[in-house]
Amino acid sequence: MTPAAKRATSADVANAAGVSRTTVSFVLNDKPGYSIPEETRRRVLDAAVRLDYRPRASARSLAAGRSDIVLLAIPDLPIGAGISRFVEELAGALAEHGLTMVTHLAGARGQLLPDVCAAVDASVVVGFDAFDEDTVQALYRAGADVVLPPRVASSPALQPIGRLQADHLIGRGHRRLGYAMPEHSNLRSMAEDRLDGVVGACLDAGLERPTVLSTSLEIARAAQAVAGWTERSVTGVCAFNDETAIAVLAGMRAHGLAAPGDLAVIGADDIPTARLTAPPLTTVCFDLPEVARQRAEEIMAVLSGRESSAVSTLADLQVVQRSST
Amino acid sequence: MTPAAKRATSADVANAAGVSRTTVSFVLNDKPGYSIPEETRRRVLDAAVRLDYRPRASARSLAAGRSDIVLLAIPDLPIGAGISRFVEELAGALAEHGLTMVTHLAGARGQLLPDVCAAVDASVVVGFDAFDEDTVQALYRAGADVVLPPRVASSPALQPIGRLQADHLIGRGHRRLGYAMPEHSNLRSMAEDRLDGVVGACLDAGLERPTVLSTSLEIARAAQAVAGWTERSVTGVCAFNDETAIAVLAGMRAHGLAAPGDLAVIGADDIPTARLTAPPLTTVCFDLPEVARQRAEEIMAVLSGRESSAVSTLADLQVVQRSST
DNA sequence: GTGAAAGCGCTAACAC
DNA sequence: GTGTTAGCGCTTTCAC
Repeated sequence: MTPAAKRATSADVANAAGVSRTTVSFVLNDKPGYSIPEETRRRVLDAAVRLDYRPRASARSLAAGRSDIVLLAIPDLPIGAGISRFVEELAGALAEHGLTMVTHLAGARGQLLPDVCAAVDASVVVGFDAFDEDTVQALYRAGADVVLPPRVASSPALQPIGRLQADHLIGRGHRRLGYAMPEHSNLRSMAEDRLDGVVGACLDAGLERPTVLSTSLEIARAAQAVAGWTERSVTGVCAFNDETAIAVLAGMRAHGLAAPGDLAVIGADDIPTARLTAPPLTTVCFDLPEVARQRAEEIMAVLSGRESSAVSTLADLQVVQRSST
Repeated sequence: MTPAAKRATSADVANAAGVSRTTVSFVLNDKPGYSIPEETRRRVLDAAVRLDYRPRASARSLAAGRSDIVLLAIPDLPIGAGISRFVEELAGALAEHGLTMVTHLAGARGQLLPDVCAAVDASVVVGFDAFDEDTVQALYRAGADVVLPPRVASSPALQPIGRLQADHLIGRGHRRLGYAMPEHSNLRSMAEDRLDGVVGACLDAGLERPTVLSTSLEIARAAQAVAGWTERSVTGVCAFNDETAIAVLAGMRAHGLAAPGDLAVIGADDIPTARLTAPPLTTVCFDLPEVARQRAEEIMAVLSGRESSAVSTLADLQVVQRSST
């Protein structure tokens, strides 16, 4: 492997272009208010390219007082692959604004978020899930300029998913609904948010609250839940997400029940394998990339002082109907 | 939100502890060769804690010439959630060595890896998939000290998975095997590696090479592949991974065939929903966290000059048998 | 319009 | 053992 060749510095560029470092800095940063002659500008740009110059991030942020690093904190959740679309999109959108996003997956063994934040010198920390107040404080002390409170995967933001699931079932004649809650504790708050939407839809339709039962991704466990629902004459269940829905389907199979006749099931997130179940899983999907774009806008808004005006919402939320009835 | 409070600097700690910045630096970095009196040491540590002092990463790496950031580059693959276990574990293992790992997901819209590397001032870049030579060069120019060539998800490293799949099927009497290849082009090289293992096992057992057929995660597409295998009297198929295996199962269902009687299927990776199919999917699993730990050791080895001695291997590779026969 | 000079916070020789 | 002193590479105020 090639050892690192000597890296060009701002001074090298200045020399090569026959100007001072100041000028280089101005040109490369498009410093407003300093109209630099096209001629000089070109020379600098040229030299920079020729020398493959890249400002050293540490020097830059040390001098400027802030970096252009955005740290995305992903909590320790069994999240599906869909999330990666979101991550990529968010990174892309931020990149267009000159920000670099990197991700940190929380894990039992890993460092605490504030430590990571400090280590990478992030000036923005974006959370997926809600940060508790202590964490927020710690992040600010760790050097973050802005910490984005939960929006995407939290609180009211997720309710529309549950509401849409329930409305779909209600619209197809179901009067007693169930809700399949994941057992995994880290998924709890997200699930409760989605559940709130289901509850809201039920109440609005004059129905009882849904029968909430937990399940893991074990057939036996799911079968128990299914038994619970059928006992209470539930005819349709909204599952927290597609994986949970697949577990419910498996639980039904264990009882010799078939969807949607014996019990209708609707998932959420539209994971790739949702279409491979028997019967294919009806689910709710939304435009994650679009959510990411909105999110990026929020970040830019906060960064540039304007208060986060637009609150992001789930874009293109809709039911993907796969099995009849 | 609380605006960033003034952050304590090394000088503040020095004042509070009544020593000089040098001493602070030595104490905090456990500089070897400078036995500092326990007394002084304590004072410094105390002051640091009291002031919630954290060295500013940019200043530190600017002065030291290198950061302690490790950038993990994840290629644009539809990777499952299992990967997150690996990522967390790797981050954890590196953290124990004082390194901070962050992740970058390659994406069409995102920045190029070398740009990200430069932006976060990473001194180590770890790849998942193979980096081509140009990228490696670019990474070095972007400031990386070490770029770790592929090991985990590439080349011979993955063959044992395919071999184990095939051996399992062969051991149960199957004489004509099939291989379910994913259509997704980014998965190609990984799949070919696993396939090599299957081919090897077949040849070693004196069997013909497996019938390789591609499929997507669409039932119709999978059904085609299934037809192809049955036509050629294949009785057992090794799938690239569990998702592909699930697709094969769905394709079989479309033909009214049942596993494992009509066609035995074995997946790989042991994703959570593997146990929820009908019948439950037999698959191959391995200890990803352990692989991550080995990987971390390699990184540390390279960083400390010793040449990467141990080549990581798949740990605890084994078949998880779920359906009979 | 461009350059000189003063730091940003930290590390690491080098003296004391 | 501990403090003094240079920088690391860049931004940015302030003269020219």
